[in-house]
Amino acid sequence: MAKSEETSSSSSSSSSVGRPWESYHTVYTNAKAGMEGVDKEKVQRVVYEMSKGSKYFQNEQRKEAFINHKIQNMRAQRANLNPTHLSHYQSVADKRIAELEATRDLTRKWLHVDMDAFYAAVETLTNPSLKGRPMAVGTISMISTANYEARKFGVRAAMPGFIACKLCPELIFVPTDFKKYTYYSDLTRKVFQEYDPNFMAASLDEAYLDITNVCKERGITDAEVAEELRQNVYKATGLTCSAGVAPNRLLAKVCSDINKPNGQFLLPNDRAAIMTFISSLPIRKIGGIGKVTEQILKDVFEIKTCEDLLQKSSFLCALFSPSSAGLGGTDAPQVRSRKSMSNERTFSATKDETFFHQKLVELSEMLSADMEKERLHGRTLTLKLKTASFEVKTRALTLQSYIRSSKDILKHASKLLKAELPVSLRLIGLRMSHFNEDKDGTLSDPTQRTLLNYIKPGDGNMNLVDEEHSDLKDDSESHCYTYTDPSCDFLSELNDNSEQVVEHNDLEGHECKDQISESAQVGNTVKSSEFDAQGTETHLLERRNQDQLTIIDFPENETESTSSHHKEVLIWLEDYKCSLCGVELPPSFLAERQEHADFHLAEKMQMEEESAHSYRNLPLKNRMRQKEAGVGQSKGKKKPKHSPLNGKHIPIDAFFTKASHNL
DNA sequence: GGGTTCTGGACGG
DNA sequence: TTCCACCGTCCAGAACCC
Repeated sequence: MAKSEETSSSSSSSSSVGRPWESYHTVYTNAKAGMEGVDKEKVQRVVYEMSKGSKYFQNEQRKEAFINHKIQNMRAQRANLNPTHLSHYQSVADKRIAELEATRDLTRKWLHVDMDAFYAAVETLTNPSLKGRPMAVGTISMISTANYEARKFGVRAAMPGFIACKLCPELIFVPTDFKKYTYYSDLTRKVFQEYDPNFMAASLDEAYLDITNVCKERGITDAEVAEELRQNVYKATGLTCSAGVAPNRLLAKVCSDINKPNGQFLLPNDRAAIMTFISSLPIRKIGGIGKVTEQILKDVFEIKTCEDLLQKSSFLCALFSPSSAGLGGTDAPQVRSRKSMSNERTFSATKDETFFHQKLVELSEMLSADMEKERLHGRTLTLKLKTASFEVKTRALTLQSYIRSSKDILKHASKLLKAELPVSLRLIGLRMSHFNEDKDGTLSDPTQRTLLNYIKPGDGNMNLVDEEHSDLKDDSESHCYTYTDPSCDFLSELNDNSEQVVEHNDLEGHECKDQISESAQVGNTVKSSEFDAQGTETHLLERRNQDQLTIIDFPENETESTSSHHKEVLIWLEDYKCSLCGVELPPSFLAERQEHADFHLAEKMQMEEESAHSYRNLPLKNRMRQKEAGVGQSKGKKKPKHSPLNGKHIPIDAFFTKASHNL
């Protein structure tokens, strides 16, 4: 603790020695609507006093030291730039700006609408006794939003409730009720739809509307549209909102914040007016520039406003990855699909592995249910952990096939977690990404191989296995695991039972769950002989047509691989899909089908020849070698990451790229 | 060398 | 006395694979 404070103070100004809170960077003093008159120093002091000494605080100090190191590094790089370098980078920046200018379209009118203290306003609407009293939606741990009465005390979203209590002892807490907020959000969206049927909802309480057409069609100004829309929202919901109108979404969002609450601000579609507007605009107002980036830009380049950003564009080009400077794009929004889905839970820090398992079960079921709702399957599973010291770690696993069932998710999540044990945690989360939407009830196989793949010797074995339900597949994943530690009971249990249910899609595209095989089933368990000691499933289960299950035997272990174990017969399922590996070939591809059958024959012979070797290891030699070399490492796969402090680039262009995404 | 995966981090609501 | 969320997006850099 003393050490971390020392680290922090070494990087802060000497004037903060007697006032240590001044160097404690939080997001809570960032100007937010309704907080203009707040005593920032008092807030900073209270936050510091309430936080210091805690594990959270120590972690913040660690991060702060990291950022300070980064700043020092960049200052050194900046000092090394000579006039020739700068002149070069200036021309690069000028060129980039000219390109953006050329592609800019200032004829559109974007309106950003933002509900005022939305959650708090909805709560007050449904419980008028809260009116005029400082109130926050959230818990003692974390506040989602605060009303304007509470904001006067410095209470704001993302602030822990216990700190908010200190700032405002009369503060009333109201638990979040998303059903209610969704209901009111839907009402507002009905109004938005009247102005732009393709409006873009940014969250429950924010939306972007392209009002160019409605202005033209009705022959009214953008100011009139904004005014009318806000009135209609109020009529429909009883809630107030604020609006901003500008030629692009980034600027519209900045504008909607200017006259909050219950106001609007319009930026003319005129280049000179826009340049004047942004010249004094603090960089922090730009979406994507947060606490850290603001600090870096200020401490390394003395950049505080957008004008500074333009003036120092040569430095930015020199020290950051290719960036753009300007007002951003004016494109119409694209339809964006979901990239990931996650859930996570915080709890009191513990080392209890049974508790971790229970959490994983809950999270797996929640994630599976969420994916089911959106008819998604995913193939990358990420385990998120927050240690007792607030350090966040993620461990990901990309599978060869798409999964959705809670059982599959739990199985893989458990493996990821097991590699981290023992550990003291305060949060566990699961995220699924790399989606394949099964709108028509079918899933494409991301790893489906072409015939050429099969020609490669020794590289086809995995195709013989039902990838979604066999642990053989796991060896072809990016992580390799060995199940040598039976100490973790829940994991052993999982390995024993996780294969009991086969999930698949039926012909109508509905997901079905079948017990593995009635003959193989004893009560609710599968005969243990069907699984080897490592939890490897030795039967391939295939659903044929609607009801018939066919079991195809594979060698139970590497020494028992004899032809007598191979009962498989190649059948073209539904007249196009290979029953052995799933490759799809239409009936007209006679030559290819013959070649494919020959491959399986050759493959079978090869397996027999190689029976003395583990066929599982063949395609994985390199990985396995590496795994062996990394014994004792929890991850055992990658070398420790180099410190990003040494990296040249920082995602500065993220502001611009991100901004244009939001535009 | 290019594509993919993994990891940590910033950011916003 | 203690107590700092949850969910989603995007990015950089390193490692790895082909």
